[in-house]
Amino acid sequence: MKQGNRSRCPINLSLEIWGDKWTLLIIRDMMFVGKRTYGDFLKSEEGISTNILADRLKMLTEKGIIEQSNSPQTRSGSAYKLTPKGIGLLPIMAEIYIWSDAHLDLSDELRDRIQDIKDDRASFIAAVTETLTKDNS
Amino acid sequence: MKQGNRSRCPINLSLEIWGDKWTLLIIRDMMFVGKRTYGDFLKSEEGISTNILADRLKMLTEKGIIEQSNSPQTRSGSAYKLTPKGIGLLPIMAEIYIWSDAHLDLSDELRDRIQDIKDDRASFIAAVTETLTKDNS
DNA sequence: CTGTGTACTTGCAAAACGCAAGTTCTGATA
DNA sequence: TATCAGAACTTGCGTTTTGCAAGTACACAG
Repeated sequence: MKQGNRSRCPINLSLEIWGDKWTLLIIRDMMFVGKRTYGDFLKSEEGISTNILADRLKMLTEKGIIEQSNSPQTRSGSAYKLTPKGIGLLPIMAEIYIWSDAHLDLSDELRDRIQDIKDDRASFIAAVTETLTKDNS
Repeated sequence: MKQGNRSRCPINLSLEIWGDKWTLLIIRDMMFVGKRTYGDFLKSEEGISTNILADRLKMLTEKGIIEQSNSPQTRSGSAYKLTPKGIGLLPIMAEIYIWSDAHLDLSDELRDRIQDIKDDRASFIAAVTETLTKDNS
């Protein structure tokens, strides 16, 4: 009753969750920019529109990638946080950075920061994971 | 004159290339299933439609991810292959497999195969890279 | 010179997206 | 306690992208 999948391939199943132009940007903002609220995401550089954002937040919640953090009886100031499943996307993100560094035209400043990831990917992942895990408000 | 990007963020720039539901499936087929021709891709389990496939092959060629392999004066049997930029996506693919293994509901058979990747990711990447690099027809 | 296979193109309906404008709470202020 | 601003969505609607079916173009086999 819950099988709307095009196939059971892991790549496909993953793409059915975050294979679009916006979802990973929301996750990026949560991971690296510390954004947590609807309004935060709306202010992102790429300019996501309101209905798409609401749709993705709902979908990501249903898929268990994010959750509402502070048991929101109130709607105002409701904040989201990544679940372990969401935090688990960090290695993928790191590899995207590394690939971009090698094959896309990035600024020197960005290259410097990605160099740190390349130098010690494991501790980069550990460090970010910790900051994401500890603030469980 | 060539700046249609929503931002210069590496994640965003990457998503503008392969951030959709089909592109990474084509790349998956080239990497792991040995598919090379239009007809091959069309037969994939997920059932990509002809116009989308043609569009993506063209886009991936323009972006330098794939190229026509055997200098096709002829159109019949024209085959595609991954460029180094395309092969470079392998670590991302590997991480997607690993994330799927941890957080999605996969078959035991798939888990076994992903275990090999987890056990020695570097040599998995090296092995696949070699098979992709050597057949330069 | 006629079929057959491969590689696309085209047309059209359906879904997703992008933008602007509402709506609904909630907490602060008068 | 009435009002008002802010945050978090929802709704409508025109545009773009997808999905599906059908058609076209070109090489090669016989």
